[in-house]
Amino acid sequence: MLVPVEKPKSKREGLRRETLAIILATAERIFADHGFKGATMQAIADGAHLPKANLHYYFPTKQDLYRQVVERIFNIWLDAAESFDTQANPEEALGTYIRKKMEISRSHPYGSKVWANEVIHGAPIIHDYLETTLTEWTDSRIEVIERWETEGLIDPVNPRHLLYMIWSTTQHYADFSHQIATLNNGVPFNDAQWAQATECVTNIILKGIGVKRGDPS
Amino acid sequence: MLVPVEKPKSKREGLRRETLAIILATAERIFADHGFKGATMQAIADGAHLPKANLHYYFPTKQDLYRQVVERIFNIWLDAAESFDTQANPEEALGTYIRKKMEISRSHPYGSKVWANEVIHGAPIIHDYLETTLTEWTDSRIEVIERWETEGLIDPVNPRHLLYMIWSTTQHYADFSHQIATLNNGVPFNDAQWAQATECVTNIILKGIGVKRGDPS
DNA sequence: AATTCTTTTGACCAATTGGTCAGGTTGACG
DNA sequence: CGTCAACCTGACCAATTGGTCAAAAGAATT
Repeated sequence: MLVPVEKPKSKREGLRRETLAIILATAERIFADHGFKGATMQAIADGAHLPKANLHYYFPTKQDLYRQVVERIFNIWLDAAESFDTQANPEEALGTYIRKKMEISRSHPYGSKVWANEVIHGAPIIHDYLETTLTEWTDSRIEVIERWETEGLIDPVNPRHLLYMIWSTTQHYADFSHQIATLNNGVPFNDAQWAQATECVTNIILKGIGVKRGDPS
Repeated sequence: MLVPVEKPKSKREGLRRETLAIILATAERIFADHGFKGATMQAIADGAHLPKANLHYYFPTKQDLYRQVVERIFNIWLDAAESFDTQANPEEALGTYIRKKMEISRSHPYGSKVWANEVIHGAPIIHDYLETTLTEWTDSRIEVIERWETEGLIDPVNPRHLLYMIWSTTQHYADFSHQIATLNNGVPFNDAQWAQATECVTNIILKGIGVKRGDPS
């Protein structure tokens, strides 16, 4: 899913990629902080240290830019679930998936917020993604979970709700980071707190679905 | 917290309340669907069947209106936790709280979305609420949870993360309803599906923190 | 060096939108 | 009925903003 980075084959090409990367990173932050309508092309241009007209040269419309920001976090999330395919037992597969989702919440909080925003508003711009890619992705993971159930490796639970719980719980630490920081004496989580949150979430969910754990140390 | 409704003492008073209620309900929906910036006073006025100037008579600024919408869902949530005070054992207290939060996600999806939106964007307008009311509320519930821990009624878990898990999981069904409906063949949950979601969420969380359950039927 | 293609930029425009205001209407009350 | 305050409304305005354009500057290629 994630395209490997290739070497730029000219000075132009290199500069172009750099500019695109700066624009996308800036746009992600601004869209996250202000929403689609609240974000202005001028603010994104300023954040990326470009004239607005130049920004429009790279992304003709605001929607084009927005869509690429949303697609990026979406693909990162999809890739995070490879443990479903590479790990046989639910403890490793789900545990790895949850931990990876928590890492993404920490490393890509803006992307997560943009996605949340988009879905909250009824996914007007990326609705097709939900109907195609996300639906297929979800169905395939559900099959894996159902297999674990029939093998007695986890309790019988509706796999959809298990996925929703993992998504909501992990993304909450990104999307509601402001609220969480406020309840944390006004400061964001430090390394230890992130580690504890990850462990806590993983433990409760795995125990909650009756995963047979290998090493309960 | 929720003020009991009193009888209107005149025709004017009655009409006024009705108008206010219609405006607030409409605004909640429009803010949820389009965000603060994306929602227009014109759209809210149209939805409430009022001229825009009349809307400004009741709510001088967009922010005034928005703030009241956010305060409403906030107070509804705070009230949902009374089971912490009235129920002694964690199974009843937490179970009732989770079920009530799920009910609210179903009955007030727009309010939940507006709140999510606000917090995602850094709570620019209701930040004071987080620092005062929410902080106090959270601290007092944490005390209760810690008591359960010392009494051995639940596993030792960081109470904050337990609360975050309850909040995120229950509100997810409101905030991400569009995504959930899309993954449900494009239709919203029916009664049975809501019941199953509620049961599933309650079971996983309670089991996940090792609640000693009275009747595991 | 000449030519061509890509990139950069300031100035500009049309549409949207939160909010205002003056004047009109309606209910309450003595 | 008359008076006053509350309520309603069309017209209007200033500010913002997504997007355009023509012209200049810079890189690549011959």
